[in-house]
Amino acid sequence: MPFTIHDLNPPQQEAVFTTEGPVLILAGAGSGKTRTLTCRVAHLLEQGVAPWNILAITFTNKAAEEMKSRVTDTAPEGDKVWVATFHSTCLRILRTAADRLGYAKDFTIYDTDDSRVLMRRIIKELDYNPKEYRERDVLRRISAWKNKMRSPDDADKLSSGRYGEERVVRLYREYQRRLLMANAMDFDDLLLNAVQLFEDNPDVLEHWRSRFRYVLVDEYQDTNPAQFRFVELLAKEHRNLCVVGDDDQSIYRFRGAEIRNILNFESVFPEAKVIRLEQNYRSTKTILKAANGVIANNAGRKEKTLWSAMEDGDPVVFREYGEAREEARGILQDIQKERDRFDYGDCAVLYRTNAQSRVLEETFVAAGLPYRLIGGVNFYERREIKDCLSYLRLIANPRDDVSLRRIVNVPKRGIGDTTMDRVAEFAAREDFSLLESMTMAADIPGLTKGAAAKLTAFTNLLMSLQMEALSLSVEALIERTLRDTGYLDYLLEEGEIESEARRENLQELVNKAADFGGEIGLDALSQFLSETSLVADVDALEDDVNKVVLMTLHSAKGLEFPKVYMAGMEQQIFPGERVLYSGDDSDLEEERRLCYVGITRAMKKLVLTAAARRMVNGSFQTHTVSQFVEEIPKDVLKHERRGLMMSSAGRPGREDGWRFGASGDDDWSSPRGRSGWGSGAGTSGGWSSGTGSSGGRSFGSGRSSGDSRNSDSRPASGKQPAPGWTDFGDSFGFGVSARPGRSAAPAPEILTEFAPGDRVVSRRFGAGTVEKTEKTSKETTVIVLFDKFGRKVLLPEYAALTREE
DNA sequence: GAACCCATCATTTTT
DNA sequence: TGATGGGTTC
Repeated sequence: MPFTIHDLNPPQQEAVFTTEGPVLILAGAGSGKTRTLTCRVAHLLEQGVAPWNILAITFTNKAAEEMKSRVTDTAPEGDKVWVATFHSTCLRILRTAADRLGYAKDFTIYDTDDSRVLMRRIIKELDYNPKEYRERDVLRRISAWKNKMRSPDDADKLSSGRYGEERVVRLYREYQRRLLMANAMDFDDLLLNAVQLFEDNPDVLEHWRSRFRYVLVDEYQDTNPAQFRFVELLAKEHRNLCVVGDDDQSIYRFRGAEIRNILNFESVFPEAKVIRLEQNYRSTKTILKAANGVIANNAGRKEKTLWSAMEDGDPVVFREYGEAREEARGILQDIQKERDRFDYGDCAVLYRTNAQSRVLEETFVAAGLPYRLIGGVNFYERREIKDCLSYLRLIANPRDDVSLRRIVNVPKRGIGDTTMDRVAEFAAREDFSLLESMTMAADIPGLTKGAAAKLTAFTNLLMSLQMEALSLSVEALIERTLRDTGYLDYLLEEGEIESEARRENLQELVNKAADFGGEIGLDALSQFLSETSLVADVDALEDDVNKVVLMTLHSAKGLEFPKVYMAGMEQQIFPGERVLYSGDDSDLEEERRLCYVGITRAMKKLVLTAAARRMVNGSFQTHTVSQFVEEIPKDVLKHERRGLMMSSAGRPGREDGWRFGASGDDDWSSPRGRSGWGSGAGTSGGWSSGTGSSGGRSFGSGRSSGDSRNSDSRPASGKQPAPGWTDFGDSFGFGVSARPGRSAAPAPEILTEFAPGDRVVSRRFGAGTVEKTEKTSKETTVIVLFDKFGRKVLLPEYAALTREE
């Protein structure tokens, strides 16, 4: 036996042996999914299925590589199985028959950046207001349409009649037209066009259908309608379709994934066998209990109960900090403290947004803690790499206008915007590509002789490179290009350090081309370009380095770590602000699934952290504790350092929510941090535990003890007191501590300081609840959700808010 | 045509 | 806070 079936539990075995007909495997987190899939493929091969009859589709290159190597290790001929991402599968199919769709075989793939550039041009040329039609938003709409397989015509027909929709459809149409003209496809097009190819060409479909007699799809919960259609087309007849997924781990709805694909699988394939993998081999019982407690709050799930035979293990820890910097320091110290139990490489710090990594990084750098940051700028997104690839792309596909525009004046050749606008006009009128037009520089109206000469020099340069490309390996071509275009010299003009780094990156690109295997000519070039455009991160996670990993919750999917920190567990951070205010429950549910994914990454120990204040988009915000923390069963949660933040459950109407410091003080630049809540020492003691009631929020009855501790640590910052409010206000920290209630007259006080959850009354809008305060260097705003008037952003100086009676 | 300055604006991400 | 893009100035 090439694999040991005895290592599999009964449902896993069933998943392996049910080779014929549709199968839906609901694989909970850590349930041995990859192993099961690998065995399944190995079993198919053992049954005599030819390797080329098997197609296994994944979402990421990483997953594809992992599966490929495991299949190769497990089964003879495993290396001949087609294991690839959706996109590269489609690409390979399209390359064989792109001409049927009006494309040349050497079409270019536009990444998101290229798409943005193209869209910006279109918006400009159609003379739409770029403020109103931002390319990002437009492209998002277009992508959503494409994910649902809606052509511009469909979009037009189904148009909601919403303001501006017509124009977005127009942009969509123009965008597609230009892509076709440039012989380019964007990422969505790869799928869409593959589906189209199948639907319009029965012979092509038949060919691939009979080739892929067994189809597997991993991470099925992340498929969008186009992907589903693609798979359906391939499998409709033989019905040997096995999909694996977990609806609870669907976190990509925002980019078109449809959980419905997994929830409705059985209605599309009624005879489908459903297999549940519910035993978790990864996490302690305690961690699973926390995860299950959170996810239980979502409605409409495929019911399944993840269980673990592991020990109970440590409780889940939750720690609050006053400020994000302290949170980072706290995590750092905790890592160091438990170093004997969890080495650096055992730890991961997960957060909701990339921006949160900054504070962590700074803290870790200062302390010399080894860490690795995942995410951020992709190798292929770096400027010099994109520049170089643009030259290559233009060589392979002279119609690629976006690439041409990018490098036509890099390095400087005196071909500026004005000149190119003339060229573009001419090109549009005569229906030529930009490069074609440039070869006819003399015929382009409005160009000076000098400008025309520069264009000709450029086209000559390109033509000579094209000639050379025929007889050079990709590696050699890159070197020649960088030299002949003057790009290397151009880099030298920049700063030394910058230039050095960029040259190293380019060298890296050359190395990659060398790995690609010295083949000569345009086909090799075109293949190299395809591959590079479908590969995301070169710095794939190496296991052998002993460093703490920093990454977003999203990128943690599919990974596991002995010890996991989830930082920024704050309302409005996670769940994020937009989600909280979108009014759509399913948004919150997706966020909750993300939380579930995060929790289930942890094997032995899970630590959640939050900060009362943090800098968000350049201004300080105050936050309450994430509701997800409240959703974790209390008996598995150890709440350390409590008392800094208001519980998100302690919403208005409840008397138990207040802890001081729900908002910050107004002088963040002062070197505080050791005083007050900063060290934790002053605050961890003295507070009643958990949901108790001391510390009281009863207004007018005096400040809580926490107030004085906070406010006296720091002088006033000179902010203007609110009208009629000269005595107080300023000497208090702002926030809960600043409710200057006690000694004031019984007349309604005009508030200057607010904390999330405060109930307030405005003369104009009536009663409402404070959502948050936001502070920039210039002003403080308070965001209030009024009961009758909805959300308003107010300036406290003018709003004259009073406390609700 | 290119160097600056100011205003604006911010999830999540793979391909 | 920071990146980015457009507009202004030389």
